[in-house]
Amino acid sequence: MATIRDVARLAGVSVATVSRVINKTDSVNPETARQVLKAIEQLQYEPNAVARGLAGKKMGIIALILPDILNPFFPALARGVEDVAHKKGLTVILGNSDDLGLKESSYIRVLKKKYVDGFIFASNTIREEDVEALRKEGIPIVLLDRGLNTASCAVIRSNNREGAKLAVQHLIGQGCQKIAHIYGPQEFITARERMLGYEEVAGGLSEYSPSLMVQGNFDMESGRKAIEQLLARHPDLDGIFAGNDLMAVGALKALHERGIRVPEQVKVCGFDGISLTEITEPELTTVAQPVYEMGGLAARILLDEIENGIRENKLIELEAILIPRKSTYKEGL
Amino acid sequence: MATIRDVARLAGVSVATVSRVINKTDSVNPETARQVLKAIEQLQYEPNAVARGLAGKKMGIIALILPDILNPFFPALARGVEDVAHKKGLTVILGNSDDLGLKESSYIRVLKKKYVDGFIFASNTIREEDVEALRKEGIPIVLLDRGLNTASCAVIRSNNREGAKLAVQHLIGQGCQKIAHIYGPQEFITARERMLGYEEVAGGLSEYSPSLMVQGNFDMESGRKAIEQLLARHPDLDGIFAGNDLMAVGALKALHERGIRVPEQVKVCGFDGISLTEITEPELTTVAQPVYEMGGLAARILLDEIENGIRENKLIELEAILIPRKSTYKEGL
DNA sequence: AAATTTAATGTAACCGTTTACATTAAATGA
DNA sequence: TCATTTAATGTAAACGGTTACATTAAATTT
Repeated sequence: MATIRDVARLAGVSVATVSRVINKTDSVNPETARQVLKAIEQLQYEPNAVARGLAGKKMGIIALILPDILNPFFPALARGVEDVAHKKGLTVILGNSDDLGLKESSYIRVLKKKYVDGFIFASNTIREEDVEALRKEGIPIVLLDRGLNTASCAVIRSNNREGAKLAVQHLIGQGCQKIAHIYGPQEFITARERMLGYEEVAGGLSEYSPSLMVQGNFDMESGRKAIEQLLARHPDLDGIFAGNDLMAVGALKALHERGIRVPEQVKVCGFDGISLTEITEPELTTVAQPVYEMGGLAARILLDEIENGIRENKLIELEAILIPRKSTYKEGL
Repeated sequence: MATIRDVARLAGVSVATVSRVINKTDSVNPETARQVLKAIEQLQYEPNAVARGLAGKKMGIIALILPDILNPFFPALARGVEDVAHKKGLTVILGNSDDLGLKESSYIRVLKKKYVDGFIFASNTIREEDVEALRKEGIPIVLLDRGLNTASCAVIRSNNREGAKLAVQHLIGQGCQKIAHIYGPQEFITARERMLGYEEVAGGLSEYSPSLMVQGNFDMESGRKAIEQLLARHPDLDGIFAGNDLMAVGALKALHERGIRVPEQVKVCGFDGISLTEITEPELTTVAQPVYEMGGLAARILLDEIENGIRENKLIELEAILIPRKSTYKEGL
């Protein structure tokens, strides 16, 4: 591999001039520039990213730390991030945190040493102190699905509360009177918001009762278990809004096992819009988050800060939309 | 951040000695070492990975290039790779190639400049020339699901042919007589092998006919379409072996739409073992590849070459196992 | 026409490590 | 006892870029 010095020698100029030509950082005589370009072409020269990184403290890498790429919510996010990054010539490092604050800290420690340009955390457990520390060092961050107390960096999420309201309103529109909610872990702001949206709308129903809410764990199995509890308490419920799709799928399965027919007897709506929802029988109505776009947006905002130093410490909420499918079909439609 | 010079100064030694202590690359007086360690501790010193990378031409990063993380086959692979890498202190760069040789070449070009330690390609389109070029430069590679003509690096895959045989034998065992096969794109060795396995076993059936095989595209939609063709040709078929789970799911849907009951009228078996197969109704029998393990193994082999220079240019085939589920239940079970 | 900018380029320090080579003192061998 | 290893450490040159500062010549200003 040719180095910048080889190019300088061949073009008969100093390395500084070559660097100027490459980075267009300073004026250089057009004729000289032509010589340099010719030499670059001739030697097939490409600047070494590591040397650049050492000098400039930036490796052209962004880190995406998410809980678990196996969770079907995250591949779309990762793809959104990667597509934008790749288009701009950056690469993406992937880290699975398993929602362990410790593992996140460990990624931060390792990746700072590698002069990563910035971080995207799709995580509920990222520590306030870690965020602050990174900010102080001037390392750009974007957060997904995080609370707003951290006003020191951009936060992206979808409008979970409104989305939840859409879901419940839809269930009501399809004729449901007694709608239960399986909510996710309350340390997740997304779970809390969705629950609030549910309460806001379902609270107005005559059949409403707080005991219509049971906790789940955002996974299939917990959706299944939740159904047991719910049916024991309210054998006559006719609608279920699950805090995410995985739990909704679990619910669907549990209902199916009990011979309860969806949507005839009970209608079910999920949240997230992962592709699983098109696989179930019946296909699952869900409130879809624009996950791919969220990833792309996160990357764009991060890159904006990396490249132009533009720092937008705001909360951006994207709209979640309802996708009606068979699991909530009104009888007769 | 403290540098090695700060440490050297504080410990009253030269940077070379500090480096020796850190890397245990040369003998140093135990007492001196203690001083150095004390200074390191005191300054909270951590070696800069980029400077190290520049000096040693290795950044402690491995690149995982796969077709598309959105394809449900790959998250498990990625997780397998990342878990092993993370345990060894390496980080993983993720690239989506969309099975475009060009995009793969582009990743290689960009990542070589970043002194990536090695590559894992889970790809069917990676070019022979690219592999050769990397080999020549001494950059470790591991391939997944690739042909063996490239004998110049380790190749990992599961035993697709045997797996396919398991599938067909299972269908036969469940009473199927006329078993169709939806095969994947023939440029993928995995698809070819599975088809061969199918032929090997199904070819012995009295009802066998080459027209029982139709091409699919490894995605859901193509599985659906394949069913149309197959039913037109053979309305009396009683078993389907799909070349992968996605197509099997498509088939399941198409059969359901036509009111054909699975498994009573037609039994369906997929291949891959992605989690979707637990979601369908009925749950899908499949031949599961140990995807997570394949990723982990790929990473281990790669790391072995990176760290110890041990190069194993062999083909490793892991065993795929049959997971019987409802979609192939024999009547009366 | 002298003084001041501006354009174009070069020199060399710096980013933070690793490592080949040199040096010195202590240990071993003949 | 003198020559030869070996251990312990230091010096300085890589690695391959960027960039502050210096220099020179040409263009502007007054």
